[in-house]
Parts: sequence; structure tokens; C-alpha cells
Amino acid sequence: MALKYYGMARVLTSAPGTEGHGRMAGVGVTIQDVARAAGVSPMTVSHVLNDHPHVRTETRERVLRAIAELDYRVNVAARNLRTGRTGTIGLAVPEVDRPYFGQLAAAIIAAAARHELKVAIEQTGASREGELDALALSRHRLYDGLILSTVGLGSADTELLKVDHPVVILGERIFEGPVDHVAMPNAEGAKAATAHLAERGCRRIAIVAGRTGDQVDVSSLRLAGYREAVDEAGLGFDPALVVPIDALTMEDAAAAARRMADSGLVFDGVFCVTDTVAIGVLRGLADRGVRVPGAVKVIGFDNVEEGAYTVPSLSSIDPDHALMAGTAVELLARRLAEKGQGKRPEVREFVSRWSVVARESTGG
Amino acid sequence: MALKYYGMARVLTSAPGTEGHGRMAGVGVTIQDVARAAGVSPMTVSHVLNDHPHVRTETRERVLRAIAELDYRVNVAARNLRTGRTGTIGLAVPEVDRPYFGQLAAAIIAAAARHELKVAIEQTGASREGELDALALSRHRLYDGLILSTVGLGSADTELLKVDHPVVILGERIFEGPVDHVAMPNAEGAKAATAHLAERGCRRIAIVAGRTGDQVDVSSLRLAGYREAVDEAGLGFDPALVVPIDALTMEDAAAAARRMADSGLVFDGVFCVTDTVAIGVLRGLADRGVRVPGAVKVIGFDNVEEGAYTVPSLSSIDPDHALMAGTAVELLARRLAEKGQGKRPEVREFVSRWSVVARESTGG
DNA sequence: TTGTAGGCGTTATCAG
DNA sequence: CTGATAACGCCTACAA
Repeated sequence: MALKYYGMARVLTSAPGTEGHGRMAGVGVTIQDVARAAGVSPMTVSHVLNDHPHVRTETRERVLRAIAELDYRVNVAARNLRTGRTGTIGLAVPEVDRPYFGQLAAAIIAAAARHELKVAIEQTGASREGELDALALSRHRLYDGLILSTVGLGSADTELLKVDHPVVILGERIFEGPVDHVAMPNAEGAKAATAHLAERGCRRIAIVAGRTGDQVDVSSLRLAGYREAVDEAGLGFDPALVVPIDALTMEDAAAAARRMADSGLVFDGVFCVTDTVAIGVLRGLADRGVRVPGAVKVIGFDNVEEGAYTVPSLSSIDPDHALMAGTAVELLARRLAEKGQGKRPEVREFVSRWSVVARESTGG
Repeated sequence: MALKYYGMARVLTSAPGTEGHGRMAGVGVTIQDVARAAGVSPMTVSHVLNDHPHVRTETRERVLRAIAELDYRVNVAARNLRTGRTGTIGLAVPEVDRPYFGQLAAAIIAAAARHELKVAIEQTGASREGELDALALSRHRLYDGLILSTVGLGSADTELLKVDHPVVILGERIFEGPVDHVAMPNAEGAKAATAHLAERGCRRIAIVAGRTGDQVDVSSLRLAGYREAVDEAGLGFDPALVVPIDALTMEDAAAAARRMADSGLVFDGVFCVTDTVAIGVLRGLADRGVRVPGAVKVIGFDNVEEGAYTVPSLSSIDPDHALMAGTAVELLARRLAEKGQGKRPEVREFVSRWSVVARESTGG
């Protein structure tokens, strides 16, 4: 279907300019050099660098001047070694190129900045090993702590989470885990989404979800909410309306929707376990000429930004990302502060709030 | 338009389990401890760690056993300090939550992994200061090198790029810059996109672009390509068809499209400077009941994954992200290898290839 | 094949 | 208010 013409790649190289790359400022300048230039001891420079209070203003200014002149930069590695901290937290997500995780990462970065923490993003590839790798990395003292957006780890892996640095699990809930976690209102949100479809008149509501294994993955948790809502609405649960897909991607979702339409399955509503899935479903239904919301109503979960711009625009459950991100960072920062104070307080769990965002896809 | 109901957030805390968080393995274990346990010198352990060849297999095994038993982890900070390298490159992008940059980041991470490099993602907020910050950070020796996706820096800032670590500029082209860069085929791609619209019968082709300032920003470069195509197709350039938006976001783009429809502007094709913009435009046109591709044809630039799933699906220019990402990392890795060898070879420039991806939005 | 000495650049501690 | 001393944990260079 997609037609392509090609243009050529090209590589150009140019000779080094005569302006020359002379001496680069700031290379290898140490705190010692600054101290010498300012006529003080290295310690004093360090004090200035770290905003210690007991430095005469005049001395401080002399030091700052020397720093500027020499274009001095602290060597972070040395500081990290000495202090045992890096000022960086890790964020492990399945894939940065999925809208939801991209938006989550942005929110976490913003929240971390408020705590003067930097964020390094790891990709776990949505696999158990990837997640374990991320855990290992922070054990290498690369990060002061880790925010882990799990999908691969299950309740069975709780032992592995007993590491010596703070970890906050984000997204799913690992029951009885030994670490803090920030969870989505998975069941409640899914229930609300499904109920919303029922209110809008749907009687045969399908759910498109990932294959459910462990009971703590998104799909299982949201499927549970779906079932509750279906029961409460008195619609009766029909297994044929549960449509499994291999990966929660637009591609798989679109294919599933086409199959649903082709198979003659009767349905007038679809709860998609994720907005990404919903976008795929919208596309799949369009491929078969199924009108949304006329013939079928669709709702997703995550309230991804793109959802406001699809045609029709996508109804969704908003789990308040900013709140989740902020809380995750907050919990981690608190643990970091507790470090060394020997405190070993209770495990904290935060379940975010949710809201139904009704847009065109449910006849909003 | 968007209706909301709310659910409540809740915080649960549980007492610390009696299973206890006893002694955590691996805390503060150093190479010395391992050496002692294995009955060798610390150096031997280091040799094993770094896969040096001259270690007897039996010794190596003894060491590995000790490492496993003590759950030893190298202290990365110490290693970095000693070696002067971090094994991490920085990637500075405007925002991770824009589809294009998320997908770019994923590609870079994959490419870097092939060179055994880790990637730390910085957000510059699409501002000049943000980009300068990223440059400064790597000067702090936090990263071995930096891939910088510029939008804020202009030709005037080339001086600032003369830093002591490798930098590769990605995306736009900074003319005569002293650093390597990987550029998009901006003008050529834009020209091809516009020509594609003309071939499909469009006579009044509009362009939605950011306000053009410096001549090296995406919008200016792509606008230039647009003009060329319009000229070559003999359509005549009409300034009224150049629609400026403040930010290259879906929101601004949708608003612009609505204004275009409302104002009575006559147009039958739209070249959007970016896929994100195009998605917004599709939405804006839908808001006004303008049929795509019936009444107006639309094409974007970037070939973002989402484009295949919009309704109608979005035609675009594919600049081959994987190739660009791979090349950027390749160039950086080469510079890293050259480091210390005193080589100061010519500046390299790579312009990616492009292809037209024709989908429904241009009547594909 | 293994081990010894020394220092990478910084800051905690404590003394002046 | 300022500074001397001593690590932090590892690896390069060389010696045994």
C-alpha cells in the first residue's frame, strides 16, 4: 500500500578549518589549579563549590573569578566516588518510543528536576531480563535509586527487589513486594471505562487486551475491572468478547480489530486496555468501514496526548500521570534522604486517582 | 468537550514485614574483599573483571566464585575516575514526549548498545539554554560524548561547540560548524513531499510551518524545499499559503487548520513541516468537516509510526531514522576511539536519504 | 602469570 | 573562617 521513492544519502567531509582547534579551555583543570590561581586551599574552593556558608564573601568572589577564568568544571566521577552518590536516578521503561512511556518519562524528568535529580532512561524491552538488568545497573552505584516501570517482573520476583538502594515500582502492583510502589487505578479505571460504554448504550462490550498470564500485569488487572462492570451492568460475561493480542501495539491492535469485524462477532463497544491499543483499534475498524462511535464505541486507558487528535478523538481513562510521576519521585527522594539515618519505615503504596475523559469515540 | 468523572487517589502503608531486610548482600563490597576471599591480589581480580588474557583459568574461576559469593559489583564511579571515561553518551533532545524524538531516542539507544555505550537522555526544552546546558554537562565529564538534536542553536553559536569532547549534531545543519553532523535531507525531502502533492493533482498547496527565523531551523529549510517544488511545478508562490504556527505541536497545528478552513483560504493540499503537525492538521480539518484526501490532501515529514494508524493514514517523508541514528552513533564512537591518538581529522557531514511514503491522506 | 606502588579529583573530618 | 590530611575504589605501569 505504501508507495516509496528514494533519494540518496550522501557523506561530505571538509578539511579541518584553519581557525584551528587550539587549546581547549577547561580541559584537565582541577580544583587544585583553581586553588592555586585564587591563592587559597583546595578545600576552600570545594566549600565555595558546594555553597558552604562559612566562606568570606571576598574569598568566595576570588575563587569564583578563578573558576571562571580557568573555565573549571567539577569532575563528577571524582565527586561521586567521594560522596557515594551520583545525583542521578534511573528510570526503566519498556520502550521510550511508545507514547505513554515517552510522556511518563517527560513527567518524571520534570518531577526529578524539582529534587535536583537527573534522570537516566533505561529501556527494558518489556522483558523480565531487561528489568533485572536495570536493577543490576543501579546496584553498580550508577544511580542513587531506580524507578522501575514493570511489566515483566511478577510476584515471584519480589525477592530480587531486595537491593541496597531505593526502588520504586511504577505502573503495576507487585503484591506484598518489599518496595514502595505507585500504582495505577487499574481495576477501578477499567471498570469506569466499561461502565461508561454501558451508560452510552453499549450492550455487547468487547475488551482488547494482552494475553493474561501473571495476575499482576496490566491486562489482567484491567480485565478484572471490565468483568466487574459488565456484571454490575447486568450484561453477562461472554468470553468471545475478550480479544487477546500478543503485544500492546497499534499494529497488533489494528489486526485484531479487523479480525473482529471480519469474524462476524457482534459488538457495539470496545474497551481497549491501552490508548495505543485503542488507536490501533480505531484504525482497524476504519479499515473495515465500521463507524465509530455510530456502530461501535471505543474507549482506551492512559489518556495519552495523541488521543485528543485522533479522528474520532479518543475517550480514555486519565490516571493523572503528573501525579503518579511526582509521587514516584517523591517516594524515591524520601528514601534517599532517609539513607544512612538507619530508618527503615513501612513500605508505601500509592494508587493514583482516575477520571473518565469522554470524547468523540464514545459519542462524547 | 471532554467530560470527566473522578476517582480518588489513596495511599496505603504497611508495616515492615517481619521477614526483615537483614543484611543486604553486595553493599560496600570492594575489589579488596573479593581478593581476600579468593586468596589473590586486588589486581588479579581487576584483570578478571576486565577480561585480561593472562590469568590462569583456575585463578579466574576462584575469583569469579568469590565475586558471586560476595555479590560484588564494580563501583562505576571509581572506575570512571581512574579511566577518565564513563561509557555513557548523552543524547539531548527537545522533548522525549514528542513521537519523533521518542522514536529517535529508541533508535539511538539501540545503535549505542552495539558499541557498548549507554545513553543518558537530556531534555533541552527546545531552547538555546537547554542545549547549552547539555553541552556543559558533558563537559563535566559526565558523558564521553554528546549527540545533540539542535533546534535552538544557530550558526552564531558554532564557537560554543568547540568543546573538549566529541559532539555530533543531529537534525539540522549548522553551516560551517566545527563538529560532525548528521542532517536530514530537509530541502530535498520537503521538495519531494510538495511535488508529490502536485502530482496528485493539487494546485493550491499550503505549508504549515514554524515561524522561520535563523535559516537553519527545520521550518526554514523545509520551506525552501517547498518553494522549489512549487516553482518547478509552475504553481506560483503565494505567501498566503504559508501558514505559520508558534510551536510544532498538534495543538497549534489543529488550531491553524481550523483557521485556514474558517478564513476561506483556498487550498487543496497541505505540506506539514512535521508529522506531529500533520496529525494536528488532520484533526483540525476534521473539526471543520473538510474531507481528506477528497477535498484536501495532506502530507507530513518524519514518517512517525503513528502516521500509519491515523484516519486517514498519513503520507510522509521517511528520512530513515535508523540510518541517521546509526550514523550519529558511529561518528561519535569513531571520535571516541580517536581520542588520545592525537588525530584531528576533517569534520564529517552525513545527509540521510529519504523516501516518499504515500498513504491515504494523499489519496494513496 | 601475578603482585606492588601510586594516584585519578574530590570531599569529610577535624584542627588551626 | 580556612586548611592539612586522608580516604573513596579502581586501574595503569611496571616489577617480580
